[in-house]
Amino acid sequence: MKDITIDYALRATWQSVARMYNEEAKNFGTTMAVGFTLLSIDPKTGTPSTSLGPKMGMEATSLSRILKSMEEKGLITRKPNPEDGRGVLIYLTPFGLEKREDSKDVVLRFNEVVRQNVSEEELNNFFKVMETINGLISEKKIYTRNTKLNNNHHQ
Amino acid sequence: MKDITIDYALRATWQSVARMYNEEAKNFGTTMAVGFTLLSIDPKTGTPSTSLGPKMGMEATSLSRILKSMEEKGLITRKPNPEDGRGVLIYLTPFGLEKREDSKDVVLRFNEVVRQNVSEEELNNFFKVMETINGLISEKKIYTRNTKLNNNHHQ
DNA sequence: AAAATTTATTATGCATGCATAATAAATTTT
DNA sequence: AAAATTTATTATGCATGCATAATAAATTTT
Repeated sequence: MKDITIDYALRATWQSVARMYNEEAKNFGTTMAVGFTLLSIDPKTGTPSTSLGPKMGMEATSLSRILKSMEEKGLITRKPNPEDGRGVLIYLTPFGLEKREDSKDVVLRFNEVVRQNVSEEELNNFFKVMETINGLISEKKIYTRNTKLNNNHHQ
Repeated sequence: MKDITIDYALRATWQSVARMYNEEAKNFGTTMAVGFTLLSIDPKTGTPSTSLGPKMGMEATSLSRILKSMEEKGLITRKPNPEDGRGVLIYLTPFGLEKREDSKDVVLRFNEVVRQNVSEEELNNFFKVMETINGLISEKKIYTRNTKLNNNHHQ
């Protein structure tokens, strides 16, 4: 269909979504990453921060920084986890809850509009291809061999 | 197929590809962004830097920073464009050409392996869905309405 | 139970994308 | 042709993702 690579199409599409999400989030004073984090926090109970990383596909170290700035902005509070002296529980403030709702609207709208413009079959296939790509990468099907070959030259 | 949103799947997949590309690039001392830039530079003639942004889907301002660091690392040289006193022509150094080849290998391998694991029909459909998403965003089908509604509340 | 290991968190540095502001060189208007 | 506008570039600041290193608290080994 196109003369572009798979990685390019993925990148361009994701960046276009990210740009849109960030523009939207700016309207209510947050960012895309903050929105995703808010959506991963349970609005009712304390959320262990350990659960956020896996849920969001982010490293704990990246999250730590975002949580810090979210706390400074009054979106969340962090309390020690009584069940684990190393851990932290995250709570939404009322302000955070409000922004969570705003963020949710944007995500729901995006997903809704895309679903209106793509058949269910196409969408299932779309998910399937992404799963295939993820699988190939996590099973090292793509780069291990390449890495081995190259490493000998360079180290 | 999954209980995840379209944006989440896209993000997770792109990030997984990006992580893999960055790991690969690290093996030969570059990064994914540097590799993409190298691949967008014509290895034979001077490439006007204006042409890179659109080709890579990046803002000129983002590119400027990458080009600067690439020049410092000896991957490229920047010369004034004789045809436009504002502009710059980018040339690959021999070192840059070498890294361009390395980068090309990684991209080719990724695309090849994915194509081996996905039918042509699935791939075409995959591209089509991404085009649809891009189209919806660039035509403001997703956020304009939302923005209008929300802006009244906030400003 | 003491020692070794693992896990959760934070701080920092680097890379990179965006936005904004500044500057200089085209280009278009008047 | 002079003035106004647009375009290409760069510098900076902010956000965010990763990696690495440090620290403290579990957990597992011995």
